[in-house]
Amino acid sequence: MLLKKETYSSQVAQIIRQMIRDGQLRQGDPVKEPQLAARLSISRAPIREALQELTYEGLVTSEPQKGKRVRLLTDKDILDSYDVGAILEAAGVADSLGDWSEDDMQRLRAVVDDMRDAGRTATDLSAMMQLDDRFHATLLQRCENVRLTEMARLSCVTISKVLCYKKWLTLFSPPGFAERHAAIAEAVYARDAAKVEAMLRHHYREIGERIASR
Amino acid sequence: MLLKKETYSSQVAQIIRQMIRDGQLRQGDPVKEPQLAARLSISRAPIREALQELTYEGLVTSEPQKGKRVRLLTDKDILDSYDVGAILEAAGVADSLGDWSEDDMQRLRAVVDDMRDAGRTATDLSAMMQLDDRFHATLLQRCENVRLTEMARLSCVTISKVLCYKKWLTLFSPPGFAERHAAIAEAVYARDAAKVEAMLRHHYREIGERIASR
DNA sequence: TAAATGTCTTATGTCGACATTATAGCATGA
DNA sequence: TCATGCTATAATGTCGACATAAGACATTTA
Repeated sequence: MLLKKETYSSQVAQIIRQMIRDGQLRQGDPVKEPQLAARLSISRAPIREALQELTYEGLVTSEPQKGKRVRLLTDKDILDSYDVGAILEAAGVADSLGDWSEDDMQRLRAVVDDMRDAGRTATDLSAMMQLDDRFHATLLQRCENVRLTEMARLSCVTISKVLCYKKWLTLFSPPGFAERHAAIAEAVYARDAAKVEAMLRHHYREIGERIASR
Repeated sequence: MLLKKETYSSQVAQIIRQMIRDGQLRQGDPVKEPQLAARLSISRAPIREALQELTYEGLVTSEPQKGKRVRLLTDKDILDSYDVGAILEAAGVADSLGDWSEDDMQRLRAVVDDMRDAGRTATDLSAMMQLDDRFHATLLQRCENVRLTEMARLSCVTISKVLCYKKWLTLFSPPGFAERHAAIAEAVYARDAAKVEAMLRHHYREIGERIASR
């Protein structure tokens, strides 16, 4: 077993992400190093590194000599980010769909089944979040371009599911969420690359617009 | 006039980029904070921040407790990065080509003309580098998705033109370089989005393969 | 001889402190 | 009343120092 040595910085970054997700830190709020340092009883150095990490992730904005704030997303930011995510994911799936085995298809079916199950019992989308991750990861299971996968995630998932966590939870009814993904899966089963691309682009656009408009 | 207050960190990042470009730091070389700090006569703090910035840019790799190294690109890294850049740029142009005015076309013609001029006199591609930037920026002049533009750059330009600077200079003969771009421009003048997309994908693929294979 | 152990050196991660810069509140003057 | 400038406060950017961990080398052991 490979045990990972976690540095303070990365732990702090995780803590701040959590604080943003559950609303302790809200969009536009200033993030002050001394405060966090006192709260966690550590020095400012690891805090600074964590904030820099979050800045490059797009969760935090930084202005030299003026400090850092939780990123304030404009509607355009949201739409643009989802468009980029959609472009990359759609291209990645379309390019690799030819390599899918029957097993690969089966894995996707399993995710969709789990989504439908969750759709029947859940009251909001919180249970759907990891299923959604699994769904999109499964779509890219045959995509060998790791960089594409990373950048697709970075572009929209990271931002939206942290900064807009609460909005995200109310995007769709749970059954509606499951059905939207099932529809995309159908196009995959049919190995219709063009249709998958179009549906993914539409899917992300719909989510982007719904998140932007609240 | 808006004067920028540059912090040490960003200046250091720029210096290190330069050191990588001109070969003072080579792929795989360890980058040691104390050395740089002594060389620049400053403390380690700004150096660390600069290295973190470069890490997120993809120029440097970091392993906790073991230090940082200039990123060692595999052939696959290069190909993948160029693919992502191509996907984004191609989509960005294709989506915005409908909005191009005659002025926009004229701007592209000007770049191509300058490239041809440079192609006649230059002995290597060093003079082409900024023309290349201008060309691709012009292709995206009507793309309103800023994030797409940023990520396209981040994905391949930053990496290849710093880490593989010297290889890049010998990719093509200067006239050949100009003509390749002129050919893409022709498809733009014709407003043939599909063809522009295909040509850009091919263009980036060709560059990726050439850089990877040396 | 090769493997294992111990020692020494260097670099990293973290700390506390300082100077500089931005911000808010108040005072001053038109 | 509003604009301007000053003051006080607090946060940032940078510094030098230290403990710990990694890597190199020498030493022991089998």
